[in-house]
Amino acid sequence: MRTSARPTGSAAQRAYDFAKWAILNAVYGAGDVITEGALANEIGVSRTPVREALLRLEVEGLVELHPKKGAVVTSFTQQEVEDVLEARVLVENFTAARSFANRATFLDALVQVHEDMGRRRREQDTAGFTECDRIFHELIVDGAGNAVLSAIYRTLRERQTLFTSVMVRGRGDRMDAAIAEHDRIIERLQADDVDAFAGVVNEHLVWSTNLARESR
Amino acid sequence: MRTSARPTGSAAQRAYDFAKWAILNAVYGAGDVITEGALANEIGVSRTPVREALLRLEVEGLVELHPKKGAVVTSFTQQEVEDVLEARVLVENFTAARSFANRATFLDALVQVHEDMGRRRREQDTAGFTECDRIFHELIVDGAGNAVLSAIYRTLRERQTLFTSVMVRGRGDRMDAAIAEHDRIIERLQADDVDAFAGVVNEHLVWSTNLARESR
DNA sequence: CCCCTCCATGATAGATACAACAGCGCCGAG
DNA sequence: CTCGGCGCTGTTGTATCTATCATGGAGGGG
Repeated sequence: MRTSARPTGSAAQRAYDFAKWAILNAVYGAGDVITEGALANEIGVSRTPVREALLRLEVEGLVELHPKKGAVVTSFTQQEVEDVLEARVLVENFTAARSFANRATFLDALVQVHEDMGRRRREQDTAGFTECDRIFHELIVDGAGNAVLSAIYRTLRERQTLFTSVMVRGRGDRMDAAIAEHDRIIERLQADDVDAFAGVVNEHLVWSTNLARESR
Repeated sequence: MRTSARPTGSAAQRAYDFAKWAILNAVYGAGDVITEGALANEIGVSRTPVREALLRLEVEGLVELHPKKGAVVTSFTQQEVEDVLEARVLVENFTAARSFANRATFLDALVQVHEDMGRRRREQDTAGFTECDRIFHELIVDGAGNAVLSAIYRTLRERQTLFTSVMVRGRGDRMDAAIAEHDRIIERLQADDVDAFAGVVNEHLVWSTNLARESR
């Protein structure tokens, strides 16, 4: 009768959400093969929606589909890592410069997230801290008002989390540094100098990508 | 024995290729609904590979999947058009500046495509002309050596063809102008001035996007 | 002892069957 | 004439079944 645990949303959506969560949280590591049947059993649906989920994830670059063999979680070469980071910096620098003009629309939210981020750091809530960092950057990117670039940015950032498993866990110094840089960003945003703002954003990105390289 | 008409490639690939071709060549216009059954009959496969094809096309932004209703060919608002163009210019300007250093690896091919493009223009082969233009730009973008940005560029350009149905057909003047600009690009590429090269590329992109805006 | 072939196994690719749902028109009541 | 409910139809969403193919190991021949 299935009285309980009837999940919400379509089976395909559940399959997609679960698979993506599992990959981004390193339940499946790079190089692991995911079989449709296994995922289907895990989630409790047939293989069809699982196929759909894996297909989406392939287009997003999170898995590679090998015909007749299976889906393997993407593993990155050094070159591919550099490509993703370069693309991310390109998009974020550009959108940041654009969003400066619209800063009134998101500055309040930015400050709020920033405060939340400090709280998480004090509470040693690494996952929450990382989440706040993601939102912080997305707010700026979205501020540019270009939905296409926003979507591209999100997939790039997701791919980045694939090869930087842990950036700040147990590294209070890194968290403090990130907060300090975000401080400067907000500061420049409240001032009236777009170039200075773009400068600190770019500095933060350089710092952040160097961290990502070290955290492979 | 199936002596004839055994198509090459997987059914899913055929479905994808056909649907994409049909959309990009305006067989299905913006706003048209594509039903899985119809496409399946058209291609001669079952609905399963068709679903897969439509899913990919959705992620690429060529169709929108409405649950229980069908797939409709994406129609763009003015804002979305601007977003796509802006993103394309961003990626292409950046990759062009990068590929200047590697120009030895693709300059021969570029010249060859350029000559072919002139031939097509003389022969009034509009489709071939457009194809050459696409390859010309892709050569420069790929020259940067960033596979991620190359892939992004391709999807952006495909989306652009969706809202610029016809840019040069019957417009010999536009073809001549494009060729002249490509001439300048090759010229600057053979010289040793990256800034001048980046300059003419950007000018060409401005001209090209203005054309795209006019050709909606 | 090594390598090559064949086959058992398990996976995906594709087809088909079925269920659920949205849209639309018909029909009747007011 | 208008409005609201009801069922019909067509479409997608999901499950399941079959065929095909990749893979790895066993076994025989060189």
